[in-house]
Amino acid sequence: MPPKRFHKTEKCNDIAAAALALFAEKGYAATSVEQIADAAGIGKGTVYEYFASKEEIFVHAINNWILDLINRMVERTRNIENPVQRLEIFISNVKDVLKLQQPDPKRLFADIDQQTFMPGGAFYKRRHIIKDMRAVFCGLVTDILLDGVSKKVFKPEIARDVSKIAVNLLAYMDGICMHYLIMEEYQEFEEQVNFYIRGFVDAILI
Amino acid sequence: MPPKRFHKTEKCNDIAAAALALFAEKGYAATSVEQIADAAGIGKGTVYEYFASKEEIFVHAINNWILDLINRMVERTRNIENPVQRLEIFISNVKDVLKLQQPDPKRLFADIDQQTFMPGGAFYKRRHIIKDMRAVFCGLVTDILLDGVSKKVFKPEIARDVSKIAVNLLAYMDGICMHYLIMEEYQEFEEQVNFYIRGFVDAILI
DNA sequence: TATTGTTCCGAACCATCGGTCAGTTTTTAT
DNA sequence: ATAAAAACTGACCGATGGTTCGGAACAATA
Repeated sequence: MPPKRFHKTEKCNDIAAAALALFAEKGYAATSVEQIADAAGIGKGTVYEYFASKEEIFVHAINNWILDLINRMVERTRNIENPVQRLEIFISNVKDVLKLQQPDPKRLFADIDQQTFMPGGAFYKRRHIIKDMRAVFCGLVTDILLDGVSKKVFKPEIARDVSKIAVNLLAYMDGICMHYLIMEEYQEFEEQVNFYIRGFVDAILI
Repeated sequence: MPPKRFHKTEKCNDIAAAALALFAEKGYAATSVEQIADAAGIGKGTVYEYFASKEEIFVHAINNWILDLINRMVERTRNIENPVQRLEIFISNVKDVLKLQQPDPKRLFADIDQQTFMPGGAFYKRRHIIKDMRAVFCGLVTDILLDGVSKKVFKPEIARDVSKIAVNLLAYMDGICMHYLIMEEYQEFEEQVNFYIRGFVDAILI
């Protein structure tokens, strides 16, 4: 009698994907559940068969998005032998995210911060999700640095402060990305980052 | 017959100050105009005698807040002779802003980004305000660096790339502040920044 | 085909809130 | 005193949009 249940997860991801595009285009607050439903090709009420609330959609969509970014990053830096090149690929991947048009990360980042900091925000009681993601990126850079040390390309003494160095590098990338999202002078962006990275690599190279 | 007009500006600032506290506490979206009016000790309708819209209140409040930060920063770094110390004071002032409890800058920063990036946001059509403020901070650092060069404390060759260096330093401070606002491990914050700044100063010191 | 649980739907509900306005109070000039 | 303009007020309006709900459509048994 009971008909077989649909693959709920798959449909959840479809809805989240449609929502992500809208969030990136107009922002979380300006995107209505009805628009998400339309974009996903389903009725408004159906959305609530898959998600308990609009916030849940946001959490799911952002989670998928960042997991995807992380996976791509890991994949692209995994099999590179030269640590310097590995670092450069990491950096250029971060830079590439900024230039994405679809989804444009600008508003997604702003909404993530918003939902993380505001009491009652979608990520407020789940800051651990955002923290974990940052930790993963941090671990990635740490791996690259330690790999360089073990291959005797980077100075051995950086091993002692490797997590500090990784955090600082990521903080810089974060900040400079935000700087150019605000200042909108993308022409100089490449040059600016290259200048920094040159100094960074020089400082840790044997 | 016509009674003398009240000092509109003064009352505007009062309202904006009351609003800023609420924005910092609950965020822009979660703060209603009525709450602002109550906090300022006036009626809701009166608010609209001084501001055309809620967005205007936000712009005014944020403007005052950042102008205040800038003024304090300038004042504290102005008369220091030693360029290294000047830089350190600058940094420690940035760090201090993070630790403020009233107003807690976390939500203000999130709201500023939000209102700058979202179409229709309060700062979307006035990004120049935000850009200008960043430019002022950048100029401050540039001044300190050039002062150091002229006093033969910093390497002369940094003069060539001085604005790049300033932008990078600010980007780092931005990023590391955001990092710690998210990660909430303030204990390590000082240590982390000090580690960075030591490397930074070493690199530019003659 | 009848039955039964699942999936889907969008009209309707409801709470919120920015902004308005008609009327009251206060201030100042004569 | 009094008149006129300014300052103030809070009830009200209109719009928005998240969530609910009663029922339609559908698929899988028997």
